[in-house]
Amino acid sequence: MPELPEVETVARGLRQTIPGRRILAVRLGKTDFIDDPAALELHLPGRRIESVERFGKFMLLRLSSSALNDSTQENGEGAAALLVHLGMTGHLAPQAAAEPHQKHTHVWLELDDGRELRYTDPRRFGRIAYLAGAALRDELLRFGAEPLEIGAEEFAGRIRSRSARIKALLLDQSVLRGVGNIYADESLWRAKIHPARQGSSLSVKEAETLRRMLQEILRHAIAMRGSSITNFLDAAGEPGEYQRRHRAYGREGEPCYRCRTPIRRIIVAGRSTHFCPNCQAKTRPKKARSARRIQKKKAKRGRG
DNA sequence: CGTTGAACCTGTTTGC
DNA sequence: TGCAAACAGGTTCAAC
Repeated sequence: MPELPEVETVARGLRQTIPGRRILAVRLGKTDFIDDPAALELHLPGRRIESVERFGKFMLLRLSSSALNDSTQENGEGAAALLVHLGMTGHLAPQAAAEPHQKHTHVWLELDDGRELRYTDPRRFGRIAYLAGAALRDELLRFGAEPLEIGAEEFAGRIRSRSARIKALLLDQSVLRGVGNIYADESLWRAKIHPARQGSSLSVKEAETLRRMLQEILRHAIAMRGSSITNFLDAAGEPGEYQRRHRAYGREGEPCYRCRTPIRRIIVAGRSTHFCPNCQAKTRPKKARSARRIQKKKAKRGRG
């Protein structure tokens, strides 16, 4: 379920009721997706969750500086946080402790208000890590720019300096943090850029169009609480609505909304990639444009 | 530095 | 209906 808009939706839901709560105890099931399970059991009990932030596709639960009875143990560690990545099938939501848990629930954080913050993830492609101080800072430094905040110059620089395919670059979390398969395809469709083109082949203008389309789509998707392809639900149990706005993703064989050409599905960067073979030409569409320009020039000359 | 393919794991959909 | 294959919103790593 989780690209930037879906993670943002979950984070906003958690923000309603989680900040200020203290973690009393930790219970773990399967732990192969947790960086250091023992660190959770050691460091979380007693900590208060100060805030819930989104960082790319991660949720960052900022933790109070130290446990209640444990003021000296972590001197110098600095800011601490629990990083939660939902992978493909992860869910993080609070539930009354008395509520029976779902299958594939692997983490229970007992809170001080009778609820448990539970992490459920059938495929366990997600990731959970307790990090503090330099380790936290270094981990966050691995990631690229925030797609909603990046400016024109930096975006063009990060894209046009690379020979990798544009789709691969959009998915590369060290370039941009938070873009996944759906929103990569959607933004390339909107920008009329072929997903297999090299980043270095994009003009400044094309890069800027892509940045604007990407940001517009992400903002719109957040407003609609994300895309619910299978079973994504926000914190209130509501599905997102943005899947109804998809123009390329999941539309193989269906007509392009612009030109009615059937949407094609290919594999790029190892991922299903949906695009319009007519609107999103493989090479820069300069032939048609320059031909038109020449005609206009001729017409102008003729008139002048 | 970049690409490809496989791997991780389980559930659901599709096709014969 | 049944079973197997294909596919899934993500990331990482080895091999080239």
